[in-house]
Amino acid sequence: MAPSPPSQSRFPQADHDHRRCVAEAVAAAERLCTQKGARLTALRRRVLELVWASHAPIGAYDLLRLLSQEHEGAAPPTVYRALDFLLEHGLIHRIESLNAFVGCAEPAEAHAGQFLICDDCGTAAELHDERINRAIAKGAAELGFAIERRTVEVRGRCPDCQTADSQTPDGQAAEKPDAG
Amino acid sequence: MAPSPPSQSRFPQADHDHRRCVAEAVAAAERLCTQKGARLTALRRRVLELVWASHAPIGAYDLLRLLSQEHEGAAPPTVYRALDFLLEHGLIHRIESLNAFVGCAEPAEAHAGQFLICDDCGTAAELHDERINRAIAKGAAELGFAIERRTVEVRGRCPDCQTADSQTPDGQAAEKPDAG
DNA sequence: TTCCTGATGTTATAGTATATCGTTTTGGGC
DNA sequence: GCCCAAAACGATATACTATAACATCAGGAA
Repeated sequence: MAPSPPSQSRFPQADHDHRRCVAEAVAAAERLCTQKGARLTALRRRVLELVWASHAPIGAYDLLRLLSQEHEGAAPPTVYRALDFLLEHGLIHRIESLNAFVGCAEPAEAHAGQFLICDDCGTAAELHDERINRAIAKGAAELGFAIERRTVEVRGRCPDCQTADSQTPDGQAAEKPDAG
Repeated sequence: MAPSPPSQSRFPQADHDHRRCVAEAVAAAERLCTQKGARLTALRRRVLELVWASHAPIGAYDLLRLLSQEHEGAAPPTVYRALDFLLEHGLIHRIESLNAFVGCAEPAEAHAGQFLICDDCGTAAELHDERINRAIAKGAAELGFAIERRTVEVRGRCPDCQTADSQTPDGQAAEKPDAG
């Protein structure tokens, strides 16, 4: 697709149309679930929207707080069940090092997520880098290890936050303009 | 193997001398702390021993239960403080996907841990594979991301457990003889 | 209708981690 | 040895993350 994909395969530009970005992610999820006969209920769709509401991974209890504002009686199982469904169908990823969840940029393809996570602004960029997978595969093969799942989470600073920092002589982390 | 190193750079053999393995890890920790002027107190040393008592990552509260048997009044902060010290000095690693801790095979070198974790027997093998680091570095560089820390945790089955499985036609996970 | 299944509601509890503050220990300078 | 400051530890409380267990509801198939 020519008009930039609704993707986290790179760090999102501060000025991107995030409403559209979320809408496209949800639409893609709808299509996938229809294809697979999976039931993307109103609750599950809403949780997916909330996860996508930012490009930073969000915790289950933060989601619960948001959900509670519009959904009386929401409890931990409410959100964890929805998250389980979304994980199972590859619509979101779990970031182990943050106990948090983030929308999957390319749910159509089965894949292990690889993430670059900015410690300043919290934004996560999802990679699908075959070089990393191959390197891991080689290392595992040399020990005779049979791979089932990979977790690759790289912490550091995204380009915008590096720029912001270099522009503030005191080295303060300048808040990145709304990444969502 | 010849005089095998006190290392987890591969999966430990079931018949290795684990008492010696732990003793060497603790001795190495003593040397390092002396060098750096860090205080490896009795409590911290004991927690390190308990972490090393198995080659499988162990949770903080499991450590607490063990510690409580010999250390009256041990509480969560007791073990978390010791773990923080050990992490800070590179004597152990945290496995994010398990909320658990494992002894570091080569504490002398600063490094990010890369782990192969067997879902059957729980044993973790630590790698230091520069191919993986390079692949990650390339992927990050292409997005202009500045790396601070890497988390690489690969789940699957270790060689022993693959063998054990192929020997039990019902596919049951045959218990691997004490990996500790 | 009746039954079955999957989704959700509801309450309780398990598991992981940290905040806070008081006390003790340690190491260094005098 | 004495004193001090910093580090370590004790003790209590609490926050944060996740799941167990069972009740209820909605929708489709026989």
